[in-house]
Amino acid sequence: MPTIKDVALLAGVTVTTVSRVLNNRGYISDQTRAKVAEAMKALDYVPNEVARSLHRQRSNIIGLILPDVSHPFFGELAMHIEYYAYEAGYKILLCNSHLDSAKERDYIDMLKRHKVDAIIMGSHTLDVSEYLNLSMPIVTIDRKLDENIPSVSSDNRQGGLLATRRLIARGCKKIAMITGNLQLELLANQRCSAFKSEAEARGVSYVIVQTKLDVFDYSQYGALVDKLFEEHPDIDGVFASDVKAAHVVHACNRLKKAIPEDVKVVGYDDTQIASLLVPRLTTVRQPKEAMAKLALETVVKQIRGEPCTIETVLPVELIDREST
Amino acid sequence: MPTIKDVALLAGVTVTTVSRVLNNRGYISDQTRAKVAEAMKALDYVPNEVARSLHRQRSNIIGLILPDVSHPFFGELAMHIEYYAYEAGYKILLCNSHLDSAKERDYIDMLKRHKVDAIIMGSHTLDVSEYLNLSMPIVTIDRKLDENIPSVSSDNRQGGLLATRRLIARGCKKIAMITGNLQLELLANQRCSAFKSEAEARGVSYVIVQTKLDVFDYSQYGALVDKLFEEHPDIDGVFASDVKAAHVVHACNRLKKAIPEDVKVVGYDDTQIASLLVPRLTTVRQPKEAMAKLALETVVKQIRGEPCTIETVLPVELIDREST
DNA sequence: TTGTATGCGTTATCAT
DNA sequence: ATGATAACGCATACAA
Repeated sequence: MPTIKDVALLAGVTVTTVSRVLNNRGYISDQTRAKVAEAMKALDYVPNEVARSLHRQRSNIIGLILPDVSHPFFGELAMHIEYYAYEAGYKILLCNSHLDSAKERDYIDMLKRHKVDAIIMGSHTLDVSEYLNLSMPIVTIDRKLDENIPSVSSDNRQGGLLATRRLIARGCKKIAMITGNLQLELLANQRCSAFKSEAEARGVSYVIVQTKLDVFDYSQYGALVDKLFEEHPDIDGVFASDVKAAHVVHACNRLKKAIPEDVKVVGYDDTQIASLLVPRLTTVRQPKEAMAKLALETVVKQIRGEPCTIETVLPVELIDREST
Repeated sequence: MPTIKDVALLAGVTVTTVSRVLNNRGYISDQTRAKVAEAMKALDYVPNEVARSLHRQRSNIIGLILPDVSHPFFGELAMHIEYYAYEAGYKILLCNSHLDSAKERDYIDMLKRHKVDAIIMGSHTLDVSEYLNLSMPIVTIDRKLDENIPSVSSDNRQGGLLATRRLIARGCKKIAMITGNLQLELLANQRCSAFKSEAEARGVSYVIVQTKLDVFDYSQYGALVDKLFEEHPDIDGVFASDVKAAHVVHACNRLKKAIPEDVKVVGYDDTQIASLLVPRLTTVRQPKEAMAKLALETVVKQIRGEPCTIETVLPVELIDREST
């Protein structure tokens, strides 16, 4: 691979001059510029970003830690984050934590060694102190770890409220919510408390079931839903995030419960799957693209030393479809 | 951030010694080793991988170019690739080409500048020559660009055959296939030719429709399927990859066609969505995890200068569910 | 307008 | 068993 030296040699100038035309800095005669450009082309020269990173003390790489890109919500989020990163001149180093704390710690360590310019966290399984010691630009998505760590999320409370109200408005008498494990202390827990308080306020009986901790697989969902309907056959409304809601739809089909006649279902996220199910899922839309954009802006501002919003909460919207 | 120098200073040794204990190379007394370890801990030292990369001339980073991680198939693939990369000590730089050739070229260029050790290509929109000039370990997934570029794929021909036979075996008289654009020259095209030749061999009438070129969005699918059924209301069997098949299921629902009674549907990929649809989708399973593992092995062997298989074709399996 | 010299953090070669 | 020094490829302060 040709280096800046080879280019300099061929163009009959020094590396300094080559570097100048490369970065378009300082004065250079058009003639030299042309000579250098020619040499670069002739050698098929590409600047070495590793060397640049070492010198500049920044890599233009952002680490993205997620539970799992193959989950529809995180996949869509990752896609948008990568898009805006690319626009801003950053690259994305992808890490799937699978909610495994050892792996997450390992990844954070790896990202530090690689001198990434910032970390976007869509997963957290460690103690808050470990994130505070990072001394690196960071933003969390859908979780608030600490007053000093910027976060971006959708309005989970409002989302929970919208969903619950919709179920009740449609005449549900006994509603259930299936939620991720509440110990994970996600902002998503606010959906749950909104669900609970709204149900109580309206005098509607309710059930809340949590998925297992430390696990991020879909195999458990089916059994979970079956068990729910077995123990509470009179449930006529369910609120759960899209993938889980899909399992509910599926279980209802197995149990010969018609949707929305017998059971009404409201999802959360508005992932692709919500509009592909039959019936299509009424769901609370998280503004994934906007969240991605803002998460990126938040870390980029930090990288540049500019002040950034410490907490960004985006509005959600109830998308009306056929499952209610 | 403390460097190896700071550690050396604190431990009262030279950087050479620190480097030695860091890499566990050469002779070092237990005493010095302990002193150095202590200093590293005290300073919370982390080695700078950028500097290491520059020296070693390798980054331990692999570039992954995909059309879009938010597509279920590529999302699952990415998840597995990242998993095996992590196991082998590599990190993944994520690139979504969105089937945009300018962007893809840009990404390849970027990956070269960043000195990634290899590229895994799940997308290709450029001329073969551009990939040949890469002079870098590479593997393609689901496409065969050239005799000299290693590829990993599932047995698309066999998959197409299995799907078509299943439709015919279930009594379909007029079958349709919805395929990605054939101009993209994917190995997936083999599904299509298998479909065609099998239908012809069995004397079953058939229709083939392609999605648009240059586009990788799902919005077109709905209209495409509607048009298909409008022009051919007598179609009683459809073969298409999972996401498209989901749109077929959805359209059938709108058109009051029962599945599998009126129309039978066979998918391809066996993504998560296949088992979440109602009815669950009969589909041809691509061994995504094995493909990921082998793709990674293929580039790692190249990185190590070992010989690697130039073409890997993995068997597929028809997963029997309720849509046929 | 262009060149010289130094440093970014690490490893490797050669001494001692 | 440990140290001095050059080199990886690039960018910048300072000279000329």
